[in-house]
Amino acid sequence: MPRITEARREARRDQIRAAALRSFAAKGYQRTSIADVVTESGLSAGAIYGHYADKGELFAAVAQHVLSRRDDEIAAASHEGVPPSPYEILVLLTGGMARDLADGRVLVQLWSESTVDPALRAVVQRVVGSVRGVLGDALRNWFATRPDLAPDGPDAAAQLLLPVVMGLGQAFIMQRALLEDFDPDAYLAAAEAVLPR
Amino acid sequence: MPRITEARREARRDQIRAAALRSFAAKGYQRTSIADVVTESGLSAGAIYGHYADKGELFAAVAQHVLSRRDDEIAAASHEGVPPSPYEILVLLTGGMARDLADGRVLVQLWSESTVDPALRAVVQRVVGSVRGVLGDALRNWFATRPDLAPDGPDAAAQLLLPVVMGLGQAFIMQRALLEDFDPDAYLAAAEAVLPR
DNA sequence: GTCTATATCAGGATAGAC
DNA sequence: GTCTATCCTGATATAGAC
Repeated sequence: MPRITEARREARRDQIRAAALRSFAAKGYQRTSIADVVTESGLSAGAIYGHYADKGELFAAVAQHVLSRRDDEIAAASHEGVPPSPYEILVLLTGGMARDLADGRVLVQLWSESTVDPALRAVVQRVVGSVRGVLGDALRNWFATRPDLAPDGPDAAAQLLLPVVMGLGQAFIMQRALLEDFDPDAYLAAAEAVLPR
Repeated sequence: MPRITEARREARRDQIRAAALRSFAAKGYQRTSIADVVTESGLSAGAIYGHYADKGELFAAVAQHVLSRRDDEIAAASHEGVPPSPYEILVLLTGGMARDLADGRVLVQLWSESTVDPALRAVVQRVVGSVRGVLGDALRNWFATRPDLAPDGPDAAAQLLLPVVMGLGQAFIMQRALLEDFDPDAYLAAAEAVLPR
């Protein structure tokens, strides 16, 4: 198993994945044809199908890649130095998304598609589960420093708050993608006002 | 302009719209063909195109219809009797959605599609704007009864909180549509814990 | 207004050469 | 592994009869 060949293969897959992401972001998953990805990547149809079985698998790879890094960021932040507060965790979450993606359209499309495609649903399910775990961890760490806000213990407090932090993160993505006049600062200010401090 | 004929026409449009909603909910907008709507409605392609110019217009009509009733519910509730609290407003919002739609998949698909289709984007934009107005109104009414929580006046407090209530509503829909193990009660409990009381 | 039947076309996927 | 060329399915929208 020659090492260089393997690396090359991975590089090709990355190249295709990146081109697909750009294409999907521009026109939406359903509307971008393989021909679009061909153009964007500078490769050919044959090359693409040599690396991904079909369009759906390509989207799954894109999704996996985009979503995967959230955990790492949050996990890292919550284990080094002072545990971030729920609000800071939210900022971390949304900031990371904003950095990786010009806008959140691809994510919204992913969610939509996973509503109807079992394979994608599984991907989303898994990644969301993972984010949930990391997020819960981070919240627990913070509540541990604030026992006054966690009468039933940091664990219970974290579990209770979890859906809200997740939800506010998702909604941020959505509103940014959907609303012409979305104001990120106003949104985060509102979140800061309600989240425990 | 004969009155009965006009009513019939409207009834037909409703029939088609309802069939389309069922079809879209089952397979997703993009994947349902006109043939599916034909089957579901018991009519023919010709009949459908006699009432809607194309598939997109049909989806817009469905969307408009599904989204339109939220305002009325909330507006009604916030003007009769005791103004509902932010939490109660959220319950109203999510409860109404849950009642009208078996699941929120069509809404998620609508959001996704509006990411890329200008006509749908306009529909969403308009309806969200309207919901925002009504929601803001309702929040203002409540803050007016709780001046202790609105140091800068009910208006400012309502404006600040608005994005969070909207966001939590949207995220509820999303998570319900996406997550196998979504727990509505836990979600609302979390929301209740953070929203002002 | 509605039906049947179909023209037309886009796009996913593949075959075979290199 | 990649390219070119192409097959073929499936779906939108329409034409024309009733």
